[in-house]
Amino acid sequence: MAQTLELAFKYSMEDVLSRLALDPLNCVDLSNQTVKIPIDETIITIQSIGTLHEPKFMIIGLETDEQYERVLSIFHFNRSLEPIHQHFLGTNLHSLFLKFEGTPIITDFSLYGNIIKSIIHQQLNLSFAKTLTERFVNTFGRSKEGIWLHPAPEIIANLEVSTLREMQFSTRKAEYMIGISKAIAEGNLNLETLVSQSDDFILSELIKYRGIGPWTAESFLLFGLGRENLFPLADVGLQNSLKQLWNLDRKPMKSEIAPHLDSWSPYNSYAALYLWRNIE
DNA sequence: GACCAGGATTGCT
DNA sequence: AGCAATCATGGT
Repeated sequence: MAQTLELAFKYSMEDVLSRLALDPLNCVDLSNQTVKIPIDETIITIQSIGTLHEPKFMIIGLETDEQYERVLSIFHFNRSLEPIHQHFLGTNLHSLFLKFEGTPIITDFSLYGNIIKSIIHQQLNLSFAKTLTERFVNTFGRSKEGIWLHPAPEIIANLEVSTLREMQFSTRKAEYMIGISKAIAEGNLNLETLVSQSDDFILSELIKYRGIGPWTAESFLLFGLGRENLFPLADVGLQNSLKQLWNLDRKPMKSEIAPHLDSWSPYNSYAALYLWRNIE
């Protein structure tokens, strides 16, 4: 079953696809402006057949209304970017929002995958983190219609630290990943039910677990749930982006960034996204 | 061969 | 409460 969708606000699918293509686990075809994504057990294809000013899409493979709603939510098709764009034109980030106009927050397809990915990315350069993520999914996940899916938490919960260690994960990362997978597998932690809670509640809940600090919890809110008002001050990528934007000879301290958050609020997540985008 | 990377924890003052 | 050491290893 296929259907078309037109948006009434500027939306850059070109930017979305090139950003998704940075992750080798995603199934992006830039020449056909297409991406395939897993929604539970169903593979959905989204094809861009419009432009920035007149965004239009073919959505192929839908089986239920719930899947359609998930697609709208993941790709930010269901809420306009216009108020956000207007908001930032009145801030010190206006040049970035002109440069990347129509760039939405895309949420990850799997909440568990989001946590795993964040733990892998902690303190590692992007390219090595990418290698580890790919190795992890290829080893423990499964492939469906050419798409690699994250393994079930139960599989990781039963691994030995040494198994991950052999795959060049640090002992600590291995402990973190197995620990959080156990909590999920045993039912102590249910990521899906956190969706209805406030940002602060989710932060405090996730940080209880070993291996999840402020950066990982904020990343879950931002890229897992698509919450709009997060700015991970601990992120070196954001620090480096601001260093470049503000022409500093060093990375800005958290105390130098914090005063700007009020002017970017309630859309701090977009400030972060556009800053990341500017140094990719 | 340092030093840094989409940090977090532990152990010390 | 706050700082330093520690972690593994690829990239620069």
